[in-house]
Amino acid sequence: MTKSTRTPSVEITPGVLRAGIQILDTEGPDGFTVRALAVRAGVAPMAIYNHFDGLNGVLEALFTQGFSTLHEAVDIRTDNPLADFMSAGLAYRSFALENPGLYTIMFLHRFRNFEPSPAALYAAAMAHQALVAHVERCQESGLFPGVSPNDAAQVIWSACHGYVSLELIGINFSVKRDETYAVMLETLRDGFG
Amino acid sequence: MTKSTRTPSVEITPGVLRAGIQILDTEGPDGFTVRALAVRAGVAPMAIYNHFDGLNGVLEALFTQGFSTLHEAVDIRTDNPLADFMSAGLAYRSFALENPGLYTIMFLHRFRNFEPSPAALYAAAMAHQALVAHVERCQESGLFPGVSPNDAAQVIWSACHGYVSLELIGINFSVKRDETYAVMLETLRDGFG
DNA sequence: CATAACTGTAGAACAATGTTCTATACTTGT
DNA sequence: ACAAGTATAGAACATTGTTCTACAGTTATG
Repeated sequence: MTKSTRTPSVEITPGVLRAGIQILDTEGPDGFTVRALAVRAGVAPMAIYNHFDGLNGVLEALFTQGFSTLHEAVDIRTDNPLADFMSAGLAYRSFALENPGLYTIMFLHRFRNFEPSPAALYAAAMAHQALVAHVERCQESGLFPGVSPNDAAQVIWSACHGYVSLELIGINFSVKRDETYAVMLETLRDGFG
Repeated sequence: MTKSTRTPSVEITPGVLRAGIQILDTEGPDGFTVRALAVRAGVAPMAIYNHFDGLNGVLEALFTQGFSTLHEAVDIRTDNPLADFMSAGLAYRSFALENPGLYTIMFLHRFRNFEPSPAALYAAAMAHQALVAHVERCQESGLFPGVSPNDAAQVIWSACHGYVSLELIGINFSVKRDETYAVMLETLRDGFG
């Protein structure tokens, strides 16, 4: 009686995605290869082509998953719009620091021959809309007058993304990083009036 | 009489660097290969190893050159500190959009096996110091009270980098990009008080 | 001018990569 | 029990970074 070495179909897709995240978290983009994915997921290299559209298919799936998770992370709603706005800013950074692998695919590395599909970019746009909604709710409470919600959301996203990306790639000259990030969010809040 | 096919030593280094920038500007990181560099610079592939420390050596040189150029671009000094601060913000974006190849190496792509050396990171720190100086000069004029110049510089850099990097990788939902960028700089200026 | 030291070039070679193909063997549904 | 579907192993190919070697053009020195 020999133990089967064959992975059931339904376990392959999630297993490969989990392996991809692990590899990116621990080894970075360099380790993200077909053979490494197969080894870590315990499947044959061919599985990457049978269950995804090659390496790009895996990247596409993780790209979309990343923006969905980010969307959920910043979609905070209590009865205090301004507090929610600040919480979303903090949640953005937490997502990035806790999911460096996904963040790498989403923003920090252009993989060979990979271009996110329109469907994947739609997931990114939805995450952006969550920020727009925060600004709109603040404006309904009389805050942030005179700025377009879309522009304000882009400004916030830019600042948050810029901060965490500089942090992740090792070009951040702040000593107390949590405090400097808080200063940034407060500066934006005050700057929007 | 056959025309010489040999490139004089002194022309090789600058030629390879120029070729590298051209490749990154037109084809992106995927096209940045030893053989492509050699073809475009009109030298032998071996030149990349004789004149640089392989592909990483070329990246290192371009990384450092990028931060030096960025440093010069934001190092603006008139008799109006606040205007200089705003000009530096605009100059940052101009640098990025005009030098997408260099910007890619500096911030947008983790090349295989490439880690910038301490000397290269020093060039990055010097560029950061130029921003710190802007904030300090504003504070000498009574502006931006109550914020650490280092923190303020990190906040500004984060916002500017975040904005242009989202722009360069195609995840920017602003319609009038120049105007939104201006709104961001004004928001930071006002937010710092 | 002649000769030696240096240096750029061409081309082969190697391991690792993404990708495709084929034959085999396991699983599942009827 | 049997047929259809699917996961696997392994070979194969082009391209990549890198190293090595033999050769030829350039430059410095006598």
